[in-house]
Amino acid sequence: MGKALSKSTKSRGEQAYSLLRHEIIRGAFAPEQPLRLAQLQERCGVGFSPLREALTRLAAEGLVTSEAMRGFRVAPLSLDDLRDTMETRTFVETEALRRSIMRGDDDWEGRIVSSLHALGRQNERSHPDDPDSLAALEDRHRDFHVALISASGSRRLEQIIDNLYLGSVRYRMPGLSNLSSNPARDLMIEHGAISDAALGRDAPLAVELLTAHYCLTAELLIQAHSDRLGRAAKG
Amino acid sequence: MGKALSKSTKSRGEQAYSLLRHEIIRGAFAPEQPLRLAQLQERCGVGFSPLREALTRLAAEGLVTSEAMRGFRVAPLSLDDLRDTMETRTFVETEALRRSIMRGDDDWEGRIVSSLHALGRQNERSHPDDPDSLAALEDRHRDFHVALISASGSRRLEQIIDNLYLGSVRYRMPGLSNLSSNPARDLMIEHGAISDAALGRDAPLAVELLTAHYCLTAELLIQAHSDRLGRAAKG
DNA sequence: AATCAAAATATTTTCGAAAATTTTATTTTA
DNA sequence: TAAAATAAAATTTTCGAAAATATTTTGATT
Repeated sequence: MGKALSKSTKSRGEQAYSLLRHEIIRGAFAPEQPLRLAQLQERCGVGFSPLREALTRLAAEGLVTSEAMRGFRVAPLSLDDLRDTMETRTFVETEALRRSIMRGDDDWEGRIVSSLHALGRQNERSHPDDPDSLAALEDRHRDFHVALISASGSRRLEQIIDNLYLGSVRYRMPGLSNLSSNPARDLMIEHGAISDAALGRDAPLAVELLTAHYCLTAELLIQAHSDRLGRAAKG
Repeated sequence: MGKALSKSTKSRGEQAYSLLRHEIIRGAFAPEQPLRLAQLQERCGVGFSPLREALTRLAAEGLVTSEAMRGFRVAPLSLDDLRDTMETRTFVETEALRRSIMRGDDDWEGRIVSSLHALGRQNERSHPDDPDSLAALEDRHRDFHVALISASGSRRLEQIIDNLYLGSVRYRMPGLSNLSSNPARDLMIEHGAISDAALGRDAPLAVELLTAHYCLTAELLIQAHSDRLGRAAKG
């Protein structure tokens, strides 16, 4: 059974897509920076066609922009977009949370408990100086929020939430204010409280806590981002 | 000034994208039908690369599905998806309508009045036997609903609404029950009432009317689609 | 006949050269 | 010198042949 390993063979196009997606999220490219095919070809080790496919897909997802005959660029970041994205996220996720609390079964509760546990463990393990551990923490954080709304019963809401998360994640990656390192904030307590309210089927409380959680995150991100803009303008 | 015409030069890839998008929406292909590159190449008159880009983009938008090494298919239709899409649409659009009623200025009112007028005119002109006129009516209908929520101030909500519309439009195109030909329904009256409530800044009423409008549409579409499924199972 | 392996066919996917277009550099003109 | 015109370079976009992978057909074996 030699070749059994290569079961889930990612095509070259998908490899390029995953790689570029990661790099953009990690802030390896500056916003609005042109993405030249020749450079990316070298970086990704694939030809033009799969590269363009990957970029087309990223453009449809909002991570890059494209202009006919002028190629692709990294999508811009802006305070307006940040605010809009976080507001919309709150609006949609609270609805999905309400529905999940109505409809969630034992499996849903299990997903919440286990993802919260995994988040806690990674939180102990993570160190502000280790980018890999912070990326892992970000993933566990994401998993928890996905689990919370995973019983909404609406594929559409899930897709929308997925895309809004993608729209927001870039704003905290660029080594910006490490959100978890804010002294006035204990993220594990916030998450624990949301989890308790959800498992206790207290929808109004859960929604209120989740809203507060996102509002606080939004404020910190907005603060960090305008600081950044201020520095860029001066320095 | 000879070559001034070719200002907005659509690349071949975009041409293919527009064409396929239209054809899929019009129901020219059956749901889940495989989209073979060779056939499409002939139909669209473009090579592999731009075709694959177009299909990749359509996949990201949800109009087609793609499986690695097995190509692309027309996205499936289902009762569940129809219900989910219409519910989510109502949820998101009513919020965008509320915000527009709060923030709308004279331009917003102008867009509503003029798009409602254009919708009425096209409605007089349209005939159930003329597919082109029905397509035009569908476009005016869409324009009106876009105008209604065009002052929400949220780019994200607009994008979501755009995509949800795309997800729903296929369900009424396939010569299915012509929605406007339902005797118990006067669409122009429904639209007029929504417009009046919005312009009168009566948010609760406008939201209620818009919700009723979409619920009725959803019921008729669900009815038509399950009839269709029933016929397909028997015949 | 049913099952499996192997060859043959069909299809997707990738590559890199060629064509089309934009951008930059250079020259010309007023 | 500034603006316009032209040439050169850089870049995107497209094409079609070649490679990789899936599917069907054929033939051998039990």
